[in-house]
Amino acid sequence: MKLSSEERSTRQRNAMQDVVVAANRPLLAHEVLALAQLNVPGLGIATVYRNLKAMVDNGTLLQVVLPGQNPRYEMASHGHHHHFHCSNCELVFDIHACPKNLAGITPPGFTLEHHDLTLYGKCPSCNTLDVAAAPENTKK
Amino acid sequence: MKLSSEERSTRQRNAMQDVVVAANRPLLAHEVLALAQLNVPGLGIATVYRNLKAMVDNGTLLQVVLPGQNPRYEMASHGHHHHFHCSNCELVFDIHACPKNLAGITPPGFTLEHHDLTLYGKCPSCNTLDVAAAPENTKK
DNA sequence: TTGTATGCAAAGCGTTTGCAGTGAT
DNA sequence: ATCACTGCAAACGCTTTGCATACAA
Repeated sequence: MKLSSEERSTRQRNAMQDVVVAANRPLLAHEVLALAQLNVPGLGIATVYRNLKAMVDNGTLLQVVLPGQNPRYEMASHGHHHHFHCSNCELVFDIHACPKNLAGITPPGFTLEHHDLTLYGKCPSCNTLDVAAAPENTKK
Repeated sequence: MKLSSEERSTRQRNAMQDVVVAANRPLLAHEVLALAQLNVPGLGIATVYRNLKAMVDNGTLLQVVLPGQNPRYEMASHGHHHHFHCSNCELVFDIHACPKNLAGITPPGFTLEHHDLTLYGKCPSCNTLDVAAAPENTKK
């Protein structure tokens, strides 16, 4: 295990950082690749994975994992928050709120350190489309 | 997409079901394989995956996914619950409690359908070992 | 007898790694 | 001039799929 030697500033690394900062949602590895390639055409997928891992290790990025899906990455500086996964369009949204009573549901003997919460449902856009697409069933 | 034709009762399927029912924690695919092979030696991994998927599809099993780990499977009949992941021994425990104010943290325009919550920390065993392993630091 | 279920092996997919060349310091 | 970083391609681990056979109905 290496004790964090110096890290160099490269075009690929900067492009990746820019992409993740610009996104307001967690990105998949191949999304980071595609977006960063707009600035660095020759960028390879291996470099993306290596840098994503490095950025997670040094605390720059957080890995966001949803069941049955590939990991996504977002800025750790977004602070503690949770995610809303739209069951229709599959997009993932940040939720800057947090349930307060988690210590209360932690069983005796367990020590709570942190937690993940993911909400599932329809996002505003898909709720609207839903209504528009099924006019005679509007009342559900 | 097939509309659930009849499903046959086979030795392999029954063995898998028994294993998952007997376990009091979510099992990895290879754990299901190993345990079910005790009763059905010739059981193949492909059959395990096919049946796990079928059982998830027909609602018998739930897939439990933790970040950076392979999916686990458990009986859906355990009812709605959450998981506690010990950061020391890596075991996953069921928590039969649930935060109540989730609708409250759902942003306007979003429709909440369901949710996943995972708590992380130390389980009772690891808390105890922790203390035992560091006697001069018992007061934390 | 019919068609689902199975086992094997091969294919798929996302991710990681070895290696020689590139480039930041 | 170093040595970390990069791109390519091969390797990897987990999961899925094609196919011929086995077996529940």
